[in-house]
Amino acid sequence: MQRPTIKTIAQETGLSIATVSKALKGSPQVRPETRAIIEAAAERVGYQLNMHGVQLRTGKTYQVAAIMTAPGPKQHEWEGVEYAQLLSGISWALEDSPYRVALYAVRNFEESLEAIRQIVSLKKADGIIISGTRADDPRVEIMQENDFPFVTYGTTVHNAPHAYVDADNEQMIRKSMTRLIERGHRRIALINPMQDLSYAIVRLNAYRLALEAAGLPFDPALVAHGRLTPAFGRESVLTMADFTDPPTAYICANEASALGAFSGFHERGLVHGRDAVINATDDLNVSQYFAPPITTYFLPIHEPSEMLGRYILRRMDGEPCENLQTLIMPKLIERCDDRLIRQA
Amino acid sequence: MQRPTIKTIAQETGLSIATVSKALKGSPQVRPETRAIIEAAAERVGYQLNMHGVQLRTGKTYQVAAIMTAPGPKQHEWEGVEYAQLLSGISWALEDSPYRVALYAVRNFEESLEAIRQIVSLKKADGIIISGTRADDPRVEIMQENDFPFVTYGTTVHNAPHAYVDADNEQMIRKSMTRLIERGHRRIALINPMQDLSYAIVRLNAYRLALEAAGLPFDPALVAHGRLTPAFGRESVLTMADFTDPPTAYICANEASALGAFSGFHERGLVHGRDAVINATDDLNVSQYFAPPITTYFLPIHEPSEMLGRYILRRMDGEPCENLQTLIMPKLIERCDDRLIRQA
DNA sequence: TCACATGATATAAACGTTTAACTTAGACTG
DNA sequence: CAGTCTAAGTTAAACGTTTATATCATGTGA
Repeated sequence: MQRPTIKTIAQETGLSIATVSKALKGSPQVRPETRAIIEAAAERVGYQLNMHGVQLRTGKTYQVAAIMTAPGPKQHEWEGVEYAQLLSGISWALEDSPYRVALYAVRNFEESLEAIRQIVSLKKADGIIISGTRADDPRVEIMQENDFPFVTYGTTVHNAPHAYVDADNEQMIRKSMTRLIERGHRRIALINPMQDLSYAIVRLNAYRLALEAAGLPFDPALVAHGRLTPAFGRESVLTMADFTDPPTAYICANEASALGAFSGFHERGLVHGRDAVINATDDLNVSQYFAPPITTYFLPIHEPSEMLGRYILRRMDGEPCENLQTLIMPKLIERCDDRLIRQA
Repeated sequence: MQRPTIKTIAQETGLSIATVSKALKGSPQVRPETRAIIEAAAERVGYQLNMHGVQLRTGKTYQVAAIMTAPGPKQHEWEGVEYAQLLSGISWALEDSPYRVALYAVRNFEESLEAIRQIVSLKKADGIIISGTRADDPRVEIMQENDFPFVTYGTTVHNAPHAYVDADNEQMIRKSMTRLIERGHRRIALINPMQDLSYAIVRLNAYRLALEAAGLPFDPALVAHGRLTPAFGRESVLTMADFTDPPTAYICANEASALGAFSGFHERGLVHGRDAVINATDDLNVSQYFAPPITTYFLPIHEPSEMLGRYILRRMDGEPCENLQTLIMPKLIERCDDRLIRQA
């Protein structure tokens, strides 16, 4: 038996396929009684809309492209782990819609730019979700120029307004800094993401302002920018711990780098809480299992993820992007006192 | 300007659309010179195949469904991190093909079963990739009954032969056990995945055989089955460390549970290398940053991932599944001696 | 009673491709 | 030279929808 189409239903009911089509999508042009008949027939024959027909006719793809910039195959470092959660959140948010998530895994920024060009010009999707936004992001520009619906995970600095979801990095760093300074820290290291990423800039600014507000000097040597892998966290600690005036606190941008920082502590024989402390933002619930557990800002990642999904739906529906901008403030989890207990 | 179609090229060259179509897909029915003309015209007008037309006509979707069983939104545990790498590997393998990855995030086994039923019956994809196989997996059965191409990440025990990629769990456990027993361990704990997963069974069997071969007794209390989260690793250690005759070695199925085991050590005041040691399989390069780094079997996850992608392509191409079965043997990385240094 | 509006349905074309079936000119065969 | 074959095209239909336009009762107003 062939899969039933609207034609099947038309024959079944003696109506035309046009009427069937209209009835099934709830057009007011068809009488309620007729609709009931059609719906009954559809149910009876087990009709399911064939998307290929719709896609060809309407030009809509019913696909949301999720661009995932993942480390290259030779790159064995533990990175991009949050993507699994991000993707599933998006997928769930689209669950009750006709849209599906089409995954575009790319190796680097240039490839993501190229992927977006393709998707936009060949209309391979109806909407796009990207992450890892830059201060001035050409991908955002392309999509805006083409009026293509999109949502970013992460803000931009220089681009025109657009839909986004992000953690409130400014507030996180400000509060982290205040808290550490209150606890007596004067030399605080900032383990920051890649320099060109938008949130690296936001965080650095917040860091400098916090220092200024406390009357502390800014030492560029205490700021490290890099890919947020454990290797990077480790290297940063190994370097900074050798300074004549080493930091007594490290604010790591994620748990991967925090784990690496611990590894650096271990290597140098530093004891957490005695020689220095580690804090982290963007906690995904790994750091509570560190030994010792550290103070973090916890981001329940399913929240921004599902929001990305809901926002892209609304954006594709034509909602202005001003309504689709959210900064989520992660929750402070104090697992450590973070005051140094120095031996006399 | 409208996007060019084969019709555009037909007008441009004065040939019929049938000839254009055949030429572009390399049919031998068209003369090389004609093909050249058509290809030149296609190039000139910037022609790109419209998949919607192809899909409607041929019934092929050019989608590979990747089923990702991810933890629920309320489930904050660190789990399923390997999916990001798995998905990008698959995506890369499909890069030069017309196929794309369609993501189906589901919350549990039942949902994955339902998703597969849908995909198979409504032909929402041309191939499926699943993971987390069970010993007797109904999803595999459904796909086999319907002659639907698929590849599994993980083997099955009771199902008919099918295409799969997996780590060689049997060998990993056997060698791990031999190595630990050689180093004097007599009470070895097995931190195993969920009981119904195929590889849990493979591992348990290998574990028992290794004990038997060494003339050691099997103690069911030293085997824990559960979702491979840090919480599970931690709980397992907390429980087993309180035994009157506690284990001196833990073999954790992944790094998440190994991290949790460390957390348990910290809680109970156990010192790694003195009181007990932790080993892990399925290393994703996190454990080298543990303090101390532990001995693992390292699985460069991009290998099986890309293999999954290549295999599904070949399977959809009709290749018999017997050619598409691979067990990958991860590489032992000895970061620790793992002999206990007990104080006298 | 006629002209006309209205509501409900039907007709037909279109989206871009593939492919079965047909045409035609020339080469080959006996 | 008639008949047959072949190579290289063409024609036309089909995939399953949506939607602009046409049709046609029926009801309305003068």
